[in-house]
Amino acid sequence: MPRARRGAPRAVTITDVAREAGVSRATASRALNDSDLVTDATKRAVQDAVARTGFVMNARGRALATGRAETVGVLVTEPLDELFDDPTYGRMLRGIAEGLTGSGFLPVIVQASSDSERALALRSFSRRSVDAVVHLTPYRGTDLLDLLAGTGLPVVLCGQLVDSPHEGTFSTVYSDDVRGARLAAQRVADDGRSRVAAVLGPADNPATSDRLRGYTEVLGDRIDPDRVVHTGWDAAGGLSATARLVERHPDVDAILAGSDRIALGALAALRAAGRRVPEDVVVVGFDDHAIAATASPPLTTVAQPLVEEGQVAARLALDMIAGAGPRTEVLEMHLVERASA
Amino acid sequence: MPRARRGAPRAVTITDVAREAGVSRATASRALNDSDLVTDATKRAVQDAVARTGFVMNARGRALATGRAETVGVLVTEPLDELFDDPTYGRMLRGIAEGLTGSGFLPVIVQASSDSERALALRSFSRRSVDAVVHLTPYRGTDLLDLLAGTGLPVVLCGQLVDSPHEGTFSTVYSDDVRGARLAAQRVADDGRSRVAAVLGPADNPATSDRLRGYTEVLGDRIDPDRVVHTGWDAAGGLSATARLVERHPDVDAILAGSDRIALGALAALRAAGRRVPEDVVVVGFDDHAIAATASPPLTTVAQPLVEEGQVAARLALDMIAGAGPRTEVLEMHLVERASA
DNA sequence: CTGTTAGCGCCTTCAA
DNA sequence: TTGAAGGCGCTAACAG
Repeated sequence: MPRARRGAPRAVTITDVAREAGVSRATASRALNDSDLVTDATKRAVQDAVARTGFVMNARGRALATGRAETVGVLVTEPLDELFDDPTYGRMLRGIAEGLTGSGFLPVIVQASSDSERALALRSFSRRSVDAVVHLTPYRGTDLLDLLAGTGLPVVLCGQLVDSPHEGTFSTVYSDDVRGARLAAQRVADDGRSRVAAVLGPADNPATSDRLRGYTEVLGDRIDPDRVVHTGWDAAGGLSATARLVERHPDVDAILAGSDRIALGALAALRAAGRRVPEDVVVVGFDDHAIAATASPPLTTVAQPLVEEGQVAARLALDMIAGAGPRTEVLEMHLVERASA
Repeated sequence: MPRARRGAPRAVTITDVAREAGVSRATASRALNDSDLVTDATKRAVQDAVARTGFVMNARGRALATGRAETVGVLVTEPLDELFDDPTYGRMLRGIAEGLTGSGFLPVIVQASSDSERALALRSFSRRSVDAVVHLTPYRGTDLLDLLAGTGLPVVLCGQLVDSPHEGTFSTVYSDDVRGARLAAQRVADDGRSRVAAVLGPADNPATSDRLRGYTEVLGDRIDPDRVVHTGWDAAGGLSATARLVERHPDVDAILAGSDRIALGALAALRAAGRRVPEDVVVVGFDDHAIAATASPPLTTVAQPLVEEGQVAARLALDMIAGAGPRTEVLEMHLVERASA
């Protein structure tokens, strides 16, 4: 069986190291894993043998023997163009990487935007190529969640689902939109504003309804249902929606935006309508997107602890790998105060 | 050895399937891999057994036996959160995924921005967790390339390196910046412009010098060295550089921009200076970024075949896995004509 | 503390 | 066309 081709000269295995060090394979293995059943002298001997032979542990053999791949799959269902487009995911990924450091587990990003990619990803998971899955975008495609459950792997969801299905199956981490919205509303209330409008994202989005709930909890009838409008998440939506709003309700003195991009559009519309921010109208965004800091005026906004969310997701995954049951962790948002409110 | 915990009831293995189907494990294995040494009847029997038992192939056992993980690592050294507003990588990744479909190999993205992440990624590669590596951003960190070479894995570089080190070791795929630049220059020349300026990216970037070379090859002395300026890749750089340029050289009638974002800045500067595009000054961008189509006027620009680059990278990786030697593939850019030139 | 022995789950010669 | 046997590289239970 001439497997080796093109001068790949049969890899050095632990057997070679053991022979070179004059110990058994078991001892070599123990030394390599820094077991305290092994003399320091022996460990050194094995290390020397490793250096001399150029041995590198083979992950496949190890995975088979231990029953662990020592990887955590990070499932991304958004098209990657958007992943790279939206710093949200980047920051969560950083958190995941940070949360995994020192554990010996490697985060492995698996893209699954198309159906075929999704099938491949799931097959790979079912085959136990990873030890756990962190699902970054669990909103879309609830059938995917069922399929994930079917793999029997530990799964961590990043984001709150409407009525928490799979509650006892998956771990979940999310930031509390309701409480975040309360922070925004409180800021506006403290400022003495009483003719508040909300320009929100799509109505069918769970984050949208949570945010609206938070607003109304704090503001009561200072926020008029007539002045609650829905639009797309982006600046264009915020612009047109706000333009219509100020036309219909010229006395509006505060705008709570469903996202920072919406808020940017709102700022533009207010400027066009001759309103000063924050003197005439205060604006509070949501997300603490990079554009919030450079907006003019700089945007007061509600920040999600995205990096921390990633860290917590990593920890939840590791805990489940270690045998712990599923858990739900809720993180707090906080208000970032800038000039717009 | 009570490995199973929390009701994980010992996974179904090929042995179970074989027993259930009344064949040997060898036959079951052959049937599962659709070998033509197996009767259709037997295959069906095995398939039935699979369905009844719920068997899923274990990737670790298979990887150990075959010597393949059936994954291709995609190395990303840019911090993911700095990549926003750069869809380049997303499109290449899509190409890689497409190029891998049907091969049975799964692309696995490994982020390695920090040093520690890099070390982890390399360790994972050395341990043969993947069968090949596609390096998306080989410009930064040449030492990384040496380390990659050290793994002995097939490696594909996406992008041209200055004087092609590792030429006989790595495969490479890139688009020809020089020829792409010639296309842009030719467009300007065909338009009869003869007082051409170039607003390029950073001078130390290889793409920058290649593009400048292409421009001058075509335009000769119609492009004045005094009118070749360097700035950052973004719109702000393009704006200020172009503003200074038109002030010093009011007769400029064409601007070749080093990127679309630079071009956008140039458009703004020209507008501010009261120049009409394309009547007074034509502008040609580079990259065919999404913003090029929506610019005003829409931007004529040079497009890299990014998706195709990814596809080719995937093919190169698969070929090397199959034993082929390293190869270099150069793709052609093309001109996307819009209103700005 | 170390060696022996027996797998982990799958594939692949070699015989039949 | 199938089965038996051995091995991929590593770890873990059990003696010593």
